[in-house]
Amino acid sequence: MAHWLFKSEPDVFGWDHLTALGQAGSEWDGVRNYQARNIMRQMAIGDTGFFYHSRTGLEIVGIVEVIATAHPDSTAQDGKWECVDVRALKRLPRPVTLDQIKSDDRLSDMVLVKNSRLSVQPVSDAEWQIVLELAGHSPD
DNA sequence: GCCAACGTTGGC
DNA sequence: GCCAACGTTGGC
Repeated sequence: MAHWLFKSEPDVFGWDHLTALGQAGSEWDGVRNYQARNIMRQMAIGDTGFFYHSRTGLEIVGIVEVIATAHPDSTAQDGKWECVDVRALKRLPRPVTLDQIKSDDRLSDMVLVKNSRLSVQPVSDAEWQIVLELAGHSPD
């Protein structure tokens, strides 16, 4: 199962917004970047991803689960843009800050560090485990 | 709020 | 098809 990272500004759509929607989750709509769209097309149901607060917060706050594969974005006029659906799975015991990620040599290749503008990103298995470890997340 | 980095657009 | 101009994102 693959891992991803979703970025959102908490003022616009934060972790609390997503948790409020419960099991039904939400479309990850509004993405207007081809690279991000192509990444979403690779996602499978059951994949998990980090939820990152950009601009204010600057930290990974929770884990989301992909509950629908890529489909047309309902907020786009033409059929050009697509999105997946996600639901909140679990809040991290401790948020993992961008500073922590940047200062950890093992995470120097994370897209979050290398291409901070990309709003949907792949996360490697190794990166996933390291971030969970930093978050104090106990394996279940 | 500033601005660097990046992506997109459009004139040539 | 190049590249300057423009718009947007997101860290600072």
